[in-house]
Amino acid sequence: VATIVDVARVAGVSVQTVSAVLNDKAGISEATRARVRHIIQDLDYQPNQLASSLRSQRSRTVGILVPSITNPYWPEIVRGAEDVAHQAGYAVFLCNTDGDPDKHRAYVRVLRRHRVAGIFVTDSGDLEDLEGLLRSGSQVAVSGAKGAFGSLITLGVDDYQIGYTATCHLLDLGHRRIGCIAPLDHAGEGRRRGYAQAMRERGVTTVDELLIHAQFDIPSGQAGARQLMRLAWPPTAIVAGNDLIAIGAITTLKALGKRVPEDVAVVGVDNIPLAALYDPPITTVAQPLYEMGAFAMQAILDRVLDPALEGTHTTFATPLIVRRSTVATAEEMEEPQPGAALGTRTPGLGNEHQPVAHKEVPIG
Amino acid sequence: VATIVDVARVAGVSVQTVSAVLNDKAGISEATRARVRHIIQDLDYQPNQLASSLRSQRSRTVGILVPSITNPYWPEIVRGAEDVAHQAGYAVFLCNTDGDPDKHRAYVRVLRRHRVAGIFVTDSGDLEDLEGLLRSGSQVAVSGAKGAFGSLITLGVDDYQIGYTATCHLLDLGHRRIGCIAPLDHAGEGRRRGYAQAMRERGVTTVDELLIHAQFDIPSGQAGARQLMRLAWPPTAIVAGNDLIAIGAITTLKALGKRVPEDVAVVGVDNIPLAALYDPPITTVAQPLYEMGAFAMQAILDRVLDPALEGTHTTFATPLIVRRSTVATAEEMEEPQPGAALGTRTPGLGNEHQPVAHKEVPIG
DNA sequence: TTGTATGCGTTATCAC
DNA sequence: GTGATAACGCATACAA
Repeated sequence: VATIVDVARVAGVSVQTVSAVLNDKAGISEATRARVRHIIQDLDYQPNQLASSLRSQRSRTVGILVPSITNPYWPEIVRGAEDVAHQAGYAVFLCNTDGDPDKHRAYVRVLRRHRVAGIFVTDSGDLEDLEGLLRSGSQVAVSGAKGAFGSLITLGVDDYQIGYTATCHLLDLGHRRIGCIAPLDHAGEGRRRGYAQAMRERGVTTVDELLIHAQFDIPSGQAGARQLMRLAWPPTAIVAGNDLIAIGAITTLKALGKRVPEDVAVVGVDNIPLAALYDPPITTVAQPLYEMGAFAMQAILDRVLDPALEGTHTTFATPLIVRRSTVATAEEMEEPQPGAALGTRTPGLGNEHQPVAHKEVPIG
Repeated sequence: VATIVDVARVAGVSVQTVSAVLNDKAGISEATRARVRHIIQDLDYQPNQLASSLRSQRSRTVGILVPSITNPYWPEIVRGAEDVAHQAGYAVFLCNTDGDPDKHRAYVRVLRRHRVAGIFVTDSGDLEDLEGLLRSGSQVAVSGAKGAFGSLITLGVDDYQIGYTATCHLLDLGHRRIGCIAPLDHAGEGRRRGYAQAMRERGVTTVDELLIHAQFDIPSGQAGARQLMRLAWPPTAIVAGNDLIAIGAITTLKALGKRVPEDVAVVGVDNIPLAALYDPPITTVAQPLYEMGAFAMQAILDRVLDPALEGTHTTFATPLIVRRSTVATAEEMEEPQPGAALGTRTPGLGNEHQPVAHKEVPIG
């Protein structure tokens, strides 16, 4: 493998000259510049990023921590973040923690060793692990963080609004007896509060037996729906904590012989890919997942590139897109469907790039 | 940020001693070892992987190239590869190429600069790009490669067998007029050959109008199904090139008022997550996606760690799991469903870890 | 405009 | 067992 010294020797110049050419710095004659470039091509030389990073103290890498990339909620977000990082010349380390604090810690350690410029944590774990990262000079963005401290970037999803929106939708449809399946964690709690508030505003009394505790996964949705349908007076509609819960609930409802949404309506949250193509299409309070990832990474890189932002506390407020999926008619199907070209940004799935409210708040 | 020198100074020993402790090398008294470890904890010292890699010429990083992580085919594979890499102490760079040769090239360049120990390419692009990687000392595993050369690791999916299996399933159900929607690329061609062979063996004549060219995506499935249903004599069953095509075909069939599978049966390929929970559940020829990723990465790391394997040509033959999804009955739903806990390895989705046929072929 | 020297934080090769 | 020293490949300050 060729080094910068080899290039310099073959080109008959000094390493400084080669380095200047590589980094597009001024002060090199066009002739030498061209000659050096040619030699570089010739030797198939690729600068050693490790050496470069070590010397310049900039690693040009970032990390992303997700519970698991196999959960369909994350790929869109990761893709958004990766696109932005790549654009800026940063390579992305992907880490799957399974929500396990130990794995979380292990990955944070690895990323610190690699001296990542920043890290996007979607799996907040212990916030104290992140303090080490911040001290070591990395920028950190957290989604769904319970607290905020230091110069942390937080990605805020308005869980309350989500629950409120979903519930209002069902109330608007005339439902009065509405169940809610959601976790007890921070996100689930917010959604549940929104649900309760919407019910209260419309003068509908909420009953404890209609509130099911769950995980953000399919089995929880199945178990939850089952439990609700066993009630003496079962609900005619269900607010699911997310799309996976909705999918689980729907499969169970159908297995129990209920028609969806005629007998029981279900509304989910997130709008993960394929949700719109499910049968029946899952009505869902959509979030701009791609954009969330993109903006988190952008915030990280902004701070990496502009140290002036250091010490400010950044929060993103993600807008909600209320998306009511419908079965496409034969006519509409002449056109590519929403969510069709999975893997590319498709207008209509709500994942095309769009501006997001962005607040910079100086730390008091 | 503390360095090894700081640790050595505080501990009152030399850097060599600290290094030895870090790398668990012999020749250090237990007392010093303990003291050094304590200081490391105390200073919150993390070795600089960049410096370590530069000096030792081992980067402890690998790269994975996928068209897009948002395509539900890839997350399982990536997860498998990442698990294996992490286990071995390697961090994973994730790259989304969108199948664009330029992006592909750009990413390969970036990974070379980072001196990755290996790279898993699922998006073969130009094989010549990979030669540079091989020359620069990286191990390369390719899935779905058209050719094989040098000491390349190839991940073989038996496309012919897939098409054959899918078609036989439909023939067994009594169908005779069977359409096929598949791409013209390498994978699609193989599946199509399997389809043709199965038809031939059963004495069913294949008609050109039943063969639809497509992409491996949902819109293609929609367009393809549409085209098939417009025929004077439409098929009663469809072999879809993959699950996305199957999903597209099913949505269109339903929009056209056809019942699935009563009027038209559809069989897909791959068994991506959620496919089994679709309505109707998508009957699919399943591949062990997680294992494919895991074995590719294992092969890469095997070669990195054991140079003796260098110069051998490795091929994986992935076994097929014929999976006929059915609607779960109420009784079965007491148990977590197949594919339920997305994001964890769940027995029943066919993604639990299992041995895979593994051939080592010395290069002639 | 170009060349030279020094250091980034580690590991490896020597002596002690 | 332990300590000094060179080298990994590059970037930067400074001299020419």
